[in-house]
Amino acid sequence: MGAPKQKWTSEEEEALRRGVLKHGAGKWRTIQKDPEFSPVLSSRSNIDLKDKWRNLSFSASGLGSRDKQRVPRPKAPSSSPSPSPQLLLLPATNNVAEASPPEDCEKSPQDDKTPSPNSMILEALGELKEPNGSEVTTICNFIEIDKSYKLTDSYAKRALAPMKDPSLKKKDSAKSSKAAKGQGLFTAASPALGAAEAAATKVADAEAKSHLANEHMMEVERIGKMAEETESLLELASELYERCSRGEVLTILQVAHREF
DNA sequence: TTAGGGTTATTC
DNA sequence: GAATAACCCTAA
Repeated sequence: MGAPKQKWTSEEEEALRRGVLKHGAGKWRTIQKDPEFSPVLSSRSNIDLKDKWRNLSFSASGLGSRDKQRVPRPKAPSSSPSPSPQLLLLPATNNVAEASPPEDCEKSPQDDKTPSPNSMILEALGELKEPNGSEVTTICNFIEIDKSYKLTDSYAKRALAPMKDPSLKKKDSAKSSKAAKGQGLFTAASPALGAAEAAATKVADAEAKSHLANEHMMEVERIGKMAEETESLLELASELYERCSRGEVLTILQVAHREF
């Protein structure tokens, strides 16, 4: 090969990631021709995008070179149907991990294990880089496309249930496009900017978690009060039962004021 | 047009 | 020399 290797720049990688998020993995030609990414990816072919995405996926999964995973491709066309390309995708690299200490999912000694939902959500937040947090639909979309995990219908319905805005109930593709357009505002121009964005995302996420924890504490207190009231009612009922069983006659007023 | 295997260059 | 990245080839 005469031409020297053309290394991928961070801008190109970022454009590829956003392109995959917007159009989905496998739509390499669409990504390459997308006006949003074509200026950056003009020197790359759709094949290049595919190869780079494959490299990113394998390196991020901790599996090293794809050569170690190679499986003989069945030659017979009547062999078992090939799995969906999406199912073969592996998690992409994490910008948050590059800019900040690893999350709990990466503390696991075995990287090939399924990451926890929390870690996937955190990764999605980090990747999406939306300063005020991200919509549930956007996060779900990210996890389904970029992380190649499928959310169950029940979970997806639960996640979408609180959203009353009909504009948020469009098809996945529309949501994906919307999410990607939002990300277009934040191009990772430099590592410092990327780190700042990741830090801002972390802060927003921490605040959201703090708020959630506070709500949980209030719920615990409320349940505690209910338990106390229930206990006192039980005592009252027991006392009433005893006195009635002894033949005493009690008025409602007495019961209300417990003046037996 | 894409997926997947193969080949070669680069880096350590 | 091994690991990785970029590029090439081919079947579907």
